[in-house]
Amino acid sequence: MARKKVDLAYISNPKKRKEVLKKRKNGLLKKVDEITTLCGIEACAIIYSPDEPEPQVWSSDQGVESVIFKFRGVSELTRNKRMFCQESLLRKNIIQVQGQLKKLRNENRMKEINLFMCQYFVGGNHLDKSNIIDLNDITFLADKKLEEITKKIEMLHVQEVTPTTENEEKP
Amino acid sequence: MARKKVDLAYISNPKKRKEVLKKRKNGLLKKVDEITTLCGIEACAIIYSPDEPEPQVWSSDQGVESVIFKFRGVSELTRNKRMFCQESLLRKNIIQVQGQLKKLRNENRMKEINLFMCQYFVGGNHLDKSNIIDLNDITFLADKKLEEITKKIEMLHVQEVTPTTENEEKP
DNA sequence: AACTATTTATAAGA
DNA sequence: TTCTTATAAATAGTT
Repeated sequence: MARKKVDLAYISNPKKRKEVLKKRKNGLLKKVDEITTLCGIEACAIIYSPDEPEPQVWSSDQGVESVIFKFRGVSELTRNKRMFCQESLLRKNIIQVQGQLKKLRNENRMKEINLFMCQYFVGGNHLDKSNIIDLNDITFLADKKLEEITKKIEMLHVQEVTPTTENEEKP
Repeated sequence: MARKKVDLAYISNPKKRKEVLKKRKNGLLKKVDEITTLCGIEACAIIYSPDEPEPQVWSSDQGVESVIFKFRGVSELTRNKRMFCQESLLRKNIIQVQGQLKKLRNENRMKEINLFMCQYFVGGNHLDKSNIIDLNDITFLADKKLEEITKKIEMLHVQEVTPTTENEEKP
């Protein structure tokens, strides 16, 4: 959750995945510890790491822990299919909306830069230091604008070389 | 963990404690959800709230859950509760993201209008008919700008009428 | 493993 | 209660 917004999906790179697991496991256990201390409740977290032979447990209740170890092999086969369907639907929805969000953020950024440049020209070409626009972004936009201008010039040039005489009426 | 460094001790105020539990429980379950998704592992968290008759569980593994519930003498019907828990988390997520989306759309709109006005001044004050900006929006922004300007004038006026003589040293 | 730039979580306050 | 905001804490990518 830093340097980049976390992409909430399975991390395919094994090394990275392991790293993230290690970090987040620590964070999670710390949070469990905190909630039990602050609120005076019983809580526990169980994490089945692929590399560890046994699940890692943090629990304020020793009893729960031992029970989990004893019955680890037991699995409940019954699934509520309707629930599952609904869940996957919801997940899909989230992904979609987050996609929109990402796109919109980008658009927003571009508008911001555009506005910044515009204000630069209006305001007598002085850069406001308080503005947090990234110069790389400006360069990107400037390049794009330049491209547009070049294209327009080319088009005008072509029109000049081959004027549309076929549309003129003969006197 | 904000506005003040958290004091890692039992919160004696019951109202506050309950509030913190509610907030942190949500955070914890979210973290469990994230770690299972990101790392493709099984994990679970169990919280025994004092007010709830049954422990609240989030688990990616039905097996673990059923073991715990059996041990605690809780009926199998609670399974639905877990599902509900997970589902409501997802729903909450969607609502949140859609809220962000709405806010961003609005910001985006404002930037667009701002940019439009800016370009209007740069481009020799002629309105480009191809632009699809709603005139009502422009009016709205213009009004807001005018308000700002009026305020600034007022402030300047006040400063002029009552100069800060109290800070001047007597000769 | 230690470091930071950022994101996320959350304690207060409205 | 929910929303906002300022700040603390977690953590993704880097070294």
